Amino acid sequence: MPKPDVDPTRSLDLRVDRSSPVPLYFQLSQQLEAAIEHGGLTPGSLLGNEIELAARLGLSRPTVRQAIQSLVDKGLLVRRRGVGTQVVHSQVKRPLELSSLYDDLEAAGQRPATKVLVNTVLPASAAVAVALGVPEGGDVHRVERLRLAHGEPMAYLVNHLPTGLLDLDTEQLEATGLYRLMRSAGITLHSARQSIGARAATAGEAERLKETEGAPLLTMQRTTFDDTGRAVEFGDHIYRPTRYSFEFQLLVRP
Amino acid sequence: MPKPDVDPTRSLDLRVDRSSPVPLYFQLSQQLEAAIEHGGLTPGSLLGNEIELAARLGLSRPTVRQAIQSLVDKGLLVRRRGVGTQVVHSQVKRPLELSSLYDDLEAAGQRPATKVLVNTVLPASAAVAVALGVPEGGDVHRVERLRLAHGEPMAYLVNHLPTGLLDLDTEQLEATGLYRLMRSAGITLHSARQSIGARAATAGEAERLKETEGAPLLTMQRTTFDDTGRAVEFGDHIYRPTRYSFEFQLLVRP
DNA sequence: TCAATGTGTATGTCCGGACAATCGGACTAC
DNA sequence: GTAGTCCGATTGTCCGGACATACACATTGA
Repeated sequence: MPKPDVDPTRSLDLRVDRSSPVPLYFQLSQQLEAAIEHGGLTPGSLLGNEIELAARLGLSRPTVRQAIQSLVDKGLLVRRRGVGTQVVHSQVKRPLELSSLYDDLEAAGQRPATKVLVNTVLPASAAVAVALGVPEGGDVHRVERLRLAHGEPMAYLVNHLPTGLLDLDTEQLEATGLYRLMRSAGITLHSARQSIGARAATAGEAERLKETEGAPLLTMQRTTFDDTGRAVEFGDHIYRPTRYSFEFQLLVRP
Repeated sequence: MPKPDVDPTRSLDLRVDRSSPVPLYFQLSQQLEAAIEHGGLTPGSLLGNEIELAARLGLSRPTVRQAIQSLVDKGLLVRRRGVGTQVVHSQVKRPLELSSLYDDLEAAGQRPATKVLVNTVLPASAAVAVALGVPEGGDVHRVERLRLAHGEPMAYLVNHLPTGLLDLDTEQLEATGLYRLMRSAGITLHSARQSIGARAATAGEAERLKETEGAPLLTMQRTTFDDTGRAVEFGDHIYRPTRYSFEFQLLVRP
């Protein structure tokens, strides 16, 4: 008969620094997350009740709950009333975020390269005007980029942005991703509406992507909004499906 | 000069029923969400501070905060310290959930039809075994379905499931979606890992979907996990891109 | 043997209060 | 006029406590 489970957080050396400006609940959640990541807390193990954990750390129960809740929201923990809080059996890695292709590639160690083909300001077409919520015919930025990895074209990216939000420097666009530029310009991204589909390549697209006409392409259209609800970007992207696919993890909201 | 903004929740007739078993914070969040949905709270408007709102409803501030927080998590509200809580400028509709194709179609009013082509148990191939975390060669369910809308084929769905979780009745599979079956069998879905791509149709696929060989297809592979971390389903789906695309909204987690 | 009942334990909900951090605007000083 | 400073307003964090509720397990009963 196996020894009854002991609280695995007991052997974890959890500590909080009350002089730090970092919120206590955040300190705790980070340590718990690190422990889960590094195997200190094994999948399926029970965390031991909140009251005792709070007492041991010298925290209040609401603070401990806030820490745990943030990890539940991330999908790392599961709470069961009357039972306890358990570590989810791994598999959870990247709970779908608003990823830029650039970051995705970089994270995959691919050292992405970007070639800006067009960077101009022109009157908004009807479709662009609707997507961005600007008057038709008004000025908008248009950026066309070819993204490469290992010298091979991976995607062709067309983006439209309202003017006045940020200045689109071609050099910067080639050095980093569009989202990073927007973030560093003080724009707080909030949400995006995406549509992913597929279609056959036109002759022009085929040439740019080194594909053949009629070859299947992966398409993505996206409108991104900041936290005031303004549309800050409208993208129309095509990807070579042999080189790229959308991978993500998503959580069932309880 | 416009009249200074008054708290728009004042004109909202918010009430909570303390005799109801529904949590107070949930009652409040539902009413606020309904008000946002129906225009009672217009985008961009400030909500008025939490303290006063709590006082007016006879609730404590933590309870009101919990209600507001849940809407912030949904992307409907934005909080700014020192400023207040505002309604996001709409556009937010469906914050990407683990959607079944069946539910998607039904929500779109398409009355989906399902034709079960294969419903059997067979030894797991290597790929299926890895995805489901079961021994290779062990028994697994295999289900192949053709999904139609308006009589036209839309998708070809191949799914593998571990045995012993639920009994897959062909009739039920044709009457509803797989996810609904799993849920009603007491399985609590937790997360899923998805991969969306594109490729050309093979001859066999083309025939089943009324496409031509080489036509672009949208593909999705998905492994779904329950809250104990078990893989409960592995799906390999192909969609006709002229009939279906993946549409979803996603939030930037703060 | 199996179903109904009780019991302990853990999370879920809720309260009332306190202080800190930050934002925006008004005011002041140069 | 411009920059810096102060101040009110609002959310962010944290506390300590209380009771409700649901689950797992043991006990009891048919």
